[in-house]
Amino acid sequence: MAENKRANPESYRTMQVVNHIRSLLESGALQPGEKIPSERDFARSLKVSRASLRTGINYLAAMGVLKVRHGVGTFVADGPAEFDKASLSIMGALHGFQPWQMFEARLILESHLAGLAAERSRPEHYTALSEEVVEMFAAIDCPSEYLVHDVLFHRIISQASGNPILAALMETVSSALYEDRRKTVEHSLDLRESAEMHRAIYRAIRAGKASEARRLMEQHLHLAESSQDKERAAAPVSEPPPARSRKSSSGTKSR
Amino acid sequence: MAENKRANPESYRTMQVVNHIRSLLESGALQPGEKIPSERDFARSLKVSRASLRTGINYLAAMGVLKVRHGVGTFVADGPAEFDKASLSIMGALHGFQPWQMFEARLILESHLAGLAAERSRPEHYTALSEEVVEMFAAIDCPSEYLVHDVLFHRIISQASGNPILAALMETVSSALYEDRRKTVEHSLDLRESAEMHRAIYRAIRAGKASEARRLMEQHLHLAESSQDKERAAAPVSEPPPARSRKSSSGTKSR
DNA sequence: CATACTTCAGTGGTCATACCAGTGGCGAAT
DNA sequence: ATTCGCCACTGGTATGACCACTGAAGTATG
Repeated sequence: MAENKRANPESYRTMQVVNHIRSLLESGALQPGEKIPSERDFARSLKVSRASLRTGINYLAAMGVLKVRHGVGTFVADGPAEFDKASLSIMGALHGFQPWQMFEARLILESHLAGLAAERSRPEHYTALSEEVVEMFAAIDCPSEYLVHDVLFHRIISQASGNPILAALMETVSSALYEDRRKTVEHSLDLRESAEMHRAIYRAIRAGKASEARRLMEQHLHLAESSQDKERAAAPVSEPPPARSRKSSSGTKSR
Repeated sequence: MAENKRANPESYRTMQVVNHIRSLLESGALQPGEKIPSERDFARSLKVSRASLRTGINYLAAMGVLKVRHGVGTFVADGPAEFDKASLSIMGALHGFQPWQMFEARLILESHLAGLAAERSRPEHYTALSEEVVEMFAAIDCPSEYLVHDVLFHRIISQASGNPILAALMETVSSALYEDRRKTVEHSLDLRESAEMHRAIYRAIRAGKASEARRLMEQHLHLAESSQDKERAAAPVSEPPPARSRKSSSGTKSR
């Protein structure tokens, strides 16, 4: 039983703080967006030092449950569920995640997300989705702007899927992938074709064709992967060989 | 650019610590399982206070990159990639994740994991897998022990899938689900049937039949979900109202 | 000699306090 | 009425002392 002892379940004090806040969350005493007491007050009321209180808060902040704003206060996260974006990235540095593995994960998550969206999305989602498609076509000559709407499009699908857990997982993988993408030059791949695919996906979702939406999304991502691979091959900005001094070839940031 | 500022990207000092350790990881200067300098020394060498150093360490520990052992030292995680198990659980308390959403996420992840395992698993995995199946049949009268091997079986599949990212995500969802399960009575559902299904999945994987493995896994999980739902309905041992039906749990558990 | 117990150095955990650093509002100067 | 700046409040960092846990060296005991 409880073979716990895992990573860092927090020592007494920290755990005490985490559990307290957690119970406040579960009992509804603390609502999303709400501000928690100031560290000094809270620490006094919990009978722990401010340092320990902070350890607990940081722990919860690290996993996106709390949001700390210097000079203002600490608040309960309010937006959609979201894990720490950096986690997968840092973890990748440790375990040597390969790009194809991230793509594979994303492919699975996102295709199902699209399928679910086709079954559950509501009018409000259709509107938002179509709007992003329009914006994509409009920004077809501006890669950076196009990317914004691209990301938004996928994010809306996540919401429309009705499963915040899958959406959060996808977001985690996706952002890690995005970070990796920024290292390569702003891809100027065929945006028109990409936009067309997004439109097709949108239509499938709107028509409630789950399997088709899933298939199209898979197709779309496979294409995105191959084109990014191509760029990676053309501009080997990776860091596989030796860990030579940081030759930040940060030049061309375009725009 | 970088409209970041989000959650808790760490303030200067903490970020400094995190980035430093991260670079050590990426450059390979720090290997998994290795011990990092003591807080006092490390803090001095980084020119930051021990408090700040600790904030950074805790941050990394919170996401499973570091493992802190009181009285011993802090080490780089060495096992398979693994996110903080508690995160999804606590997040569920905040965003009100529903059990069916967790099942849905698990279903998608695990079925694909099985499919991938069928394509990539190697002999060593076959052995481990079959062994767990045997153990399951042996523990068919002991739910608690059965569960151990059940979990192990699924975990081996995750490894065999060859995608540590998906495995880690699955583990996160799964453990949250497991925690939820512990609240209900040890399910005494039809273990024999369950064991049979595991064997079938094992065979499909060994035979390299990806789609079949995926299908069987889906079937298995659907069944697991429905039976757990049944228990949940039969024994509302949740914690909202008076948890009655409790066999001689004499007295109030006030504390 | 072998074993069990004690001691102790080292590491992370907690605490208290003082001070640094953003925020935002209240109030005085214009 | 508008603007500017002070200031109280909130989180962030720095110290330094002390507590709690571990593991191994050292000592007493059979």
